[in-house]
This record gives sequence, structure tokens and C-alpha cells, in this order.
Amino acid sequence: MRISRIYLPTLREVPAEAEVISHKLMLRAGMIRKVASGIYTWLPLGLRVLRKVERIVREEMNAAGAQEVHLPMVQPAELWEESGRWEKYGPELLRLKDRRDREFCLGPTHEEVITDLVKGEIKSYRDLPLCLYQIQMKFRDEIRPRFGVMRAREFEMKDAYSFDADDPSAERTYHDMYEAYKRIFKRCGLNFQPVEAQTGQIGGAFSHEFMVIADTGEDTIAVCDKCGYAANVELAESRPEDPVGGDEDDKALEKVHTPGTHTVEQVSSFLKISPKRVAKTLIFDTPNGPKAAMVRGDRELNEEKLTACLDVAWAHLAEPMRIEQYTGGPMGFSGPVGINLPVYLDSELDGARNLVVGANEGDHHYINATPGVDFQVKQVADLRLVGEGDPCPRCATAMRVTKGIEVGHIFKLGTQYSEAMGALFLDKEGKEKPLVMGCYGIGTGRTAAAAIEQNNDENGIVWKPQIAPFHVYLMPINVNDEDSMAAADKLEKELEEKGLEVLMDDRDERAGVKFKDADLLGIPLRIVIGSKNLKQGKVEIKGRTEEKPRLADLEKAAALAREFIDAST
RNA sequence: CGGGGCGUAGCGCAGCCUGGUAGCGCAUCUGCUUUGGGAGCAGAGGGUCGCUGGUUCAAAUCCAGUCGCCCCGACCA
Repeated sequence: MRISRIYLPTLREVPAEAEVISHKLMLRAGMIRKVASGIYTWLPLGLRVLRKVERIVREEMNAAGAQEVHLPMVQPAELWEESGRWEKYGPELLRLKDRRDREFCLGPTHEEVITDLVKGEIKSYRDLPLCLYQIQMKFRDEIRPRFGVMRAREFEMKDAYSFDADDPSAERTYHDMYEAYKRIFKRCGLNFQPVEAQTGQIGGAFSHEFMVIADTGEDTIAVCDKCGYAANVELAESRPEDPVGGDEDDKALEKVHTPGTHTVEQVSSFLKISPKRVAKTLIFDTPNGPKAAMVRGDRELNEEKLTACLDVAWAHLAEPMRIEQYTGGPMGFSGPVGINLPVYLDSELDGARNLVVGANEGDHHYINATPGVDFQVKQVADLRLVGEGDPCPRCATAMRVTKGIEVGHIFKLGTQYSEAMGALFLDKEGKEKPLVMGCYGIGTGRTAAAAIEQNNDENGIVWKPQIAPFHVYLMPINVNDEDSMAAADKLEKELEEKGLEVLMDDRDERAGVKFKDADLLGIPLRIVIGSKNLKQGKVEIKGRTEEKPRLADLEKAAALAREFIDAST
């Protein structure tokens, strides 16, 4: 392909709208352009990458026994009413009406449509298991789209849905998908980590996310290198240490004056006591009224765990005014003693004695507060956020905490959709049962962006050959030199005969401009044809990450290129 | 939705405070020179200053409203 024949507008300067490196580079390399917030056009170069990701995904899904279908993007409200999500999904679901005032939505995901499709057709256990997938645009009216295609409102996703007769079979399918996902992200050349995850909006029994390791990731994950435990910190289990002061005698509760001590650090240094002995009391508003939650002073509370423990839809830290209303004291001095709120205690504080807690009164704390003695505890639960170096819940080894980009998410759904929508089949005994479902998503555009996020340098993108838009950047320096162009044409053919995709820079630009664009586009191998070298029958070959080019015989260049690409795949 | 910021040429920005001819760099076009890491010189084209209303002799500039975009917090592929 000649560069003069591909719509490839590269940018020298970074558009002000871009924040993260992948977004900047995708704009600069002419891969995408923004149309509206969270809505993007994919240009030829970007689309080539997207198609490569899709191809890998297709091959692996097909190999895993899934079959491709194509479901509608515009979906009738009735289906969503059946599953109950018309009410539950919220404003992220873009709703619209047709000319006859009938309600529809743009599909943010396709459980409803697929379940509806299957329920009419699957009647017998003999039809199972079945796994269908599609690759298609989704629309989610995100509160805050950002980072280019990484978190767009309209985005391409591969979504697969499985149907099994029972749990063991469904779990086998889940496992097969898990393995297929690992192969997909490996083939995309990504450094990734599968983690245990929450089920969120989609629901279901359990799930895993596939995280591409990158500092700009929006998720935080905890990984144990010894036993392999890995989880999103949203739900990573913590392993309690020995309770603070657990072997002491209970001392008498005592109110002390602690002027100007709003934070745990201030309290602990004022009282000359370890922050571990200070217990934070946090006041939350929930749909079921205010609640108090306690964690050790040097810990952070995990709101996800709290909402799970309370079994509520949300829990937000209460506003200062509300705190005063609930506890009688100002923010920063809340404590469990004598308050009229149910107290939830982090498991790490279970058995702790003689803690420092707020006194619900400005500039005062209690010392020697012991749960169960000086205040009542409604429930003990794992409520704290796992941090760097915390012990693995399985094997106690210190865990790593890193940032990740969620590129894939798989769920074992169980029967929630099939029951709600009446997707039933007859088992061997002739008994009617709901289908056991799973669903499996991959953000293809996000995967492409994540690959850039993980592989770039100060000059531009560094593609792995598997998903690179082209394999070889073929660059005749002087396009007005007939010999150079003849050599370039010939070499292009030879490279293509070897199955390589070639982008020939046939622009009448100065060499510097071409070199800069070559680096920006990040194509794995660059071959430069200069008139001087050509007279000796030589061309220059350089891998994108290599420091210096090497000279090669023109006749051998295609074979060398093939070797290089194979070696770096 | 709450908090912060920005809308001036295709891109990056200045001008606004203190109202008076709309500017700079890159890109584009023409010519000459140059020709292996984003060339030099000379010239040219391109703007309803986001939009609406107000104040004023006069508004990019002041005021009000509105729309859009970006960043930080509650979501998720």
C-alpha cells in the first residue's frame, strides 16, 4: 500500500483534548478522530489495527466452539422490561422512541436479545451447550467518557453468551472462555493479568477481568506472585493480622482532650500512639439509612465491600452536616461510643482492645475503647482496601498492587436472565429447567489502545507485529530517483509475496519528515532505500526499537524482513 | 450531577485584565534554493473570535444566558 493512497493525516502537535499517551498517539498517528464526546471515527490506519484484534478474537472464539452471529444495536424496550433492566440500568442506557412513539434503546450489552433468541429455539438438553458471539458497536451513555477510545460511549465489543444445561457444564464453558481469553491477549502481544472481579451491572455468580498492566489504568489490582491469587482491589480479600492489643486487659474508657486533631496522623502523634491503635469511624449514607463503619487508622475502607456487606445499591460518605446530625459531633471526631447507628467493624479490628476512637465531640477522643465492651458491633466483616505489600489471603505472601486496563470481562451469569425471561429447556428426565448462562466481553478498541499504552516511546507507537497496521515501512528516500522507486516497487512485491503487509512512503517529502512519521506510526520494521546504498545493492533495515539500522543486500531484504517479523511475533 | 478549566484559521497558542484595523508558530498554496531525522528565503490564501442577547459611538475584550469540550470525583469492555 502506498502512503499517498491511504487517508493518513498525522499530526505534529498533540491536540489539547488528549490526556493519556495512547489517546495522543492515536490522534497523532491518524488512527482516530473525535466526532463528539466519547464518539470516534476510525480512520484507515486505526481500522486496520482494530480488524487485526478482531481477527485474533474471531479465530480464538471459533476455536473455542463459539459461533458468530450479529444482533441488533437498536433493541425494543419490552425485552429490557422482561429482564427487569429497563428500570435497573439507569441513565447509562440510551433510550429513544421511534415515529410511532414505541420505546427502544441502543444496546449497551445483549443478554436480553440473545436470551430472547435462544429461548424460542432451545427446547432440549440435546441442543446444549451453545455459545454465540458477535463483534459489534455498543453504546453506553457514560457519565464521563475519557481517554479517547479507551472509555468511549460508542465502542466496539466482542460479546459472547453461553448456554448450558447445568452448573458443572457452565463452569467448563466458563473455563474454556477463560483459556481462550488468555490466548487472545497473549496473541495480541499484551502483558496482562486475569483477576477475580465484581459482577456489577451485569450480575451473576462470579467473574474475572483481564487487565492489561499499565500505569494509566483506571483499575487497581492486587497480585500474589507466589500462589497466583489476583483480584481487583474492589473485592480483593484481606487477611487480618493479629488484633491490636488483643492480649491486653480491658482498660477503663476515658475521654481525652485532643485539640485540633482531625486526622488519624494528628491523633496518633498527639497521643504518641501507633496509628494502628486508632480506629477510624466513617459515617455512610445508604438507601437503608445511615451506617457507621470502622477500620484501623492506617487502613482505607473499601466502599465496594461495604455496600456488599450492607446489601445495598450504594453507600456514600455522609456530608459534614449530616455527620453532625447523626453523631452530634463534627466530621473528624466520629466514634462508635454512644452513637445511635449500626456499627460495622472491619475484621482486622475484631478482638482488638483499648483503641482510640472519636468522641463525637469537637477536639475529643476516647482512649481504651474496646468493641463489644464499650460499644456494640452490628457485624464484623472484611471492609478494608487491600494495599501494596498486604498479605495474600491464600498464602500470606506480600502482594503487589498495580494499575490495569480492563480489556476483557467474563461472567458466570447462572440463571438470572433465563429465569426472568423464561428461557427453559427439558433435561434428560423431562423436567423443565432454566438455561445456565455465561457472558464474555472484550473491548476490541480498548485492547488496541491498551497495546499502545503499554508499548510506546518518546517518538511514537511501538506495535507488536500481531496487531500492527502494517509489518514493514518501506521508505525510498528520494521518490524522484527512478532507480530507488524501481527498487522499492520490486521489494514491495517480494515482501508481499512473503505474506508481509507493506506501507510504502512514496511521498515527495524530506527524509526527516518521513523518519518522524515512520517512528510515530510504530510499524515494526523499517526498510530505507537510499540512492548511495542502492548503488552497492544495499538497503537499510531497522526494527522500530533498534538503535541503529543495518545494511542488507537488496535481494535478501524480503527474507530478512520475514525472519525479523517471525522472530518478534 | 458536584468541583475546576477551556472555546480566537486545519493543529498548537497569544490578544481579553485596561473595549478602538484579529495576531504568532506549524500546516496549506506559489517561486527559488535545499535534499538521510519534522529545511531556508520571498510571497499568498484561509477567521460570522462557540452561539444568543445586553451595555456602549464602538465588543474577541465588559455583563447575562446558552451550547460544546477537557480535567478531578460516583461507572465499566
